[in-house]
Amino acid sequence: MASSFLGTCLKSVAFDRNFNEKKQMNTAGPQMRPTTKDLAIEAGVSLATVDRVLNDRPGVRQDTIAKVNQAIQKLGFIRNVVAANLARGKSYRFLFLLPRTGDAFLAGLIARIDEANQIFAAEMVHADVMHIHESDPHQIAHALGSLDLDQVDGVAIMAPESPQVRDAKARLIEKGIDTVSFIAGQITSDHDDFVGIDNHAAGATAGRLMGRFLERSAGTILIIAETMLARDSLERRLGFDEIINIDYPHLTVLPSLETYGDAERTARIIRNSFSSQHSIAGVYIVSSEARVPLEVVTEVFAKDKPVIIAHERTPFTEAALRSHQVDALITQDPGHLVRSAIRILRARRDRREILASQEKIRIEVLITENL
Amino acid sequence: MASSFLGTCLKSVAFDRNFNEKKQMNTAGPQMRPTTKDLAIEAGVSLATVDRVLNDRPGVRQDTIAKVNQAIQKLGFIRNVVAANLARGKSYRFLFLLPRTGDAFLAGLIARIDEANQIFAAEMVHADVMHIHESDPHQIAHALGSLDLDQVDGVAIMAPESPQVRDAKARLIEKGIDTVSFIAGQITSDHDDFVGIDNHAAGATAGRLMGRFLERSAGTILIIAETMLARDSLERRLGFDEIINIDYPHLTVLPSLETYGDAERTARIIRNSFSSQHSIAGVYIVSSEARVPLEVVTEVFAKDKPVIIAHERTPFTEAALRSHQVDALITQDPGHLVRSAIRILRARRDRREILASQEKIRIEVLITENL
DNA sequence: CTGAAAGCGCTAACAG
DNA sequence: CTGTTAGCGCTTTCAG
Repeated sequence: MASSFLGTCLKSVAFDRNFNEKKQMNTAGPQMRPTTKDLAIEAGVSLATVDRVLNDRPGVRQDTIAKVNQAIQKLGFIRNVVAANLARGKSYRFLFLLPRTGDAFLAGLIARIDEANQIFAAEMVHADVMHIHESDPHQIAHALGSLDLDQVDGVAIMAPESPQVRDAKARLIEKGIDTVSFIAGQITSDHDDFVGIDNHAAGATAGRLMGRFLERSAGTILIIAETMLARDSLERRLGFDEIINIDYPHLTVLPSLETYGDAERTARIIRNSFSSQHSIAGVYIVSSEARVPLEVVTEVFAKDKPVIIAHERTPFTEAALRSHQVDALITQDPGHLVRSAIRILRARRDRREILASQEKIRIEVLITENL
Repeated sequence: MASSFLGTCLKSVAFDRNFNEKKQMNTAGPQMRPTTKDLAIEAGVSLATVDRVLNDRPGVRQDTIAKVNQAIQKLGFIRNVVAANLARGKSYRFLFLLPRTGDAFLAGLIARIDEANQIFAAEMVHADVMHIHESDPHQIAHALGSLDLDQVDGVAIMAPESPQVRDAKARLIEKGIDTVSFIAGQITSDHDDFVGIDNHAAGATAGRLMGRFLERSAGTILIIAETMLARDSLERRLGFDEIINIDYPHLTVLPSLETYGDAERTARIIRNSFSSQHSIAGVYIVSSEARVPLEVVTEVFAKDKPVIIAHERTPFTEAALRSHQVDALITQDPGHLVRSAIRILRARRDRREILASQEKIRIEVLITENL
């Protein structure tokens, strides 16, 4: 497939090009793609009809449709999406619904959204951010409910699952506003995609690294999460446990410590664990905000540091990795997340298929050397 | 920055929009970007002049230029690149110059190029592949020399460094054909970018993982490369050695075994090493083609398998990882490589800046769990 | 040095 | 059901 204009061109001398065999239409020239005009001529219909068939709009006879499709086939017509969008004057207004926290990971996400706005500006795409209280499903549902098709074309929603949000999404889709579940949450219908990593696999990845880094040292592993109510944390823990329990029986995973995002509480519960547990060999920080837990852990375990694995790359975790306070980071690329959400939303709007391989978000493993 | 059309809109009721304060031009409407027409009116000149200024074409008086620039400033004009390209009828013809081997990594690369052609077709980008003998600098230089601006707009070159290629690149740039160094090779000028990973860091990453996986087991490490003449392999080895020598003194890195891509030779030299070396604890396969070395290694070390680290994801290495024959894979995403090269080439052609953060190729660590 | 007008490939009224 | 026509935002002759 990848060998048209040069594949042959180079074998014959570089300078001769005898393309214009079919100089009938399209002013010929090398690799000129056929246009709607060519289709119209070939099919013996008008531009308008071609357009109708192309966008399967109603009001065309079956056999006319067939004629046009044949022409498409025959000429190998490829639509010029860009010209179409120009003519439509179409622009894409997307909205990211994100939790309202001071989270460094979230800050990074927002920075990437700004960046994406730069990149996609040329393609008439604009993305906005709206903050929500992630713990208040009613508020989220209300925010979603207030959206209207003449404001937004699509929404990327980062919120935990809840019946309210689920319903609100369904209503958005009815209104014609596309949705994707962003990083958190679940797919609610086949009009809804998930952009993010498989958290079970992410936990398993952390588990495997922990196991391998502690190949010969028996002991217990501390699990620190903001809350275990979040589905993501739960799945990560499940994945983690699975690996440790099966392949590293000399290690014992302790019950999860929940910080509730409270610094003092975090310090207290970790200290407690430290004094009651004799041999903590590893610490797995499940949540995306690793800073406070990390600070407490490195303070408490001044000597005989356990293996520490955390999630997400932030200025803080990055520094911790560089200084070897953290042993590994499991991350997902925020830039990729944002662009992927935008591309998916745009493809939906255009009723196009997406290229799955480009949208798959990788579970990345970061160590000091590949930062 | 990320809070324009909704940030305020939502605080006042969702449905009211009192945008049309300036209903003079542009038929107003929400978030309508000013066009060249608006600029022309504002600056009191014609469209043609606006265009001349926008593309800094010659033949415009200084003060006229100033007037237009003021208008741009005042209206916050953003160029519609897409419309410009449509009017220009511009398309982008790129060429990937790749080695001629049966390499699985390379096959993947080519598949990604085909994929990229799908993605970028809408944006009038087409990429082709041309194969070269990577060991013959003259042939490469000749191939490059035969290219002409009316065939190609840019070339991504995957070839080892050599004076010939270096010169050929310089001549391409003189002709107006852009180049990027792809995966291998070096940047030859500031008209040339490198798309690929830092191989020293990649080697260091392999080294760190090897060290951590062998924390308590002393022994030697086998290094297998296709050839040590390739700069990439050399750099990887250097990075690898650095980590092992400094942080894991109980491990000894053996001299590199060179396979020259020959299966029989590979089998022979690995067997030799195996019988002369008593305690091989790890194997690091440096080159991108891991298949044959892997097969031989897994056969030779039937029992007491060493830790094995290899490069690149191919159907074969992926299967080896799943079956735990390989312990970790250091990879770079071929899809990302290809798209990045294309984006860079296109940005050059458009005289645009690229967004560095999107083009940075990650050194990925793959284990069974995050495949 | 500057402007008028035609057109890129496609869409969208509005007539038939 | 189908065709005509006037654009979308920008570029590009060709005259002035």
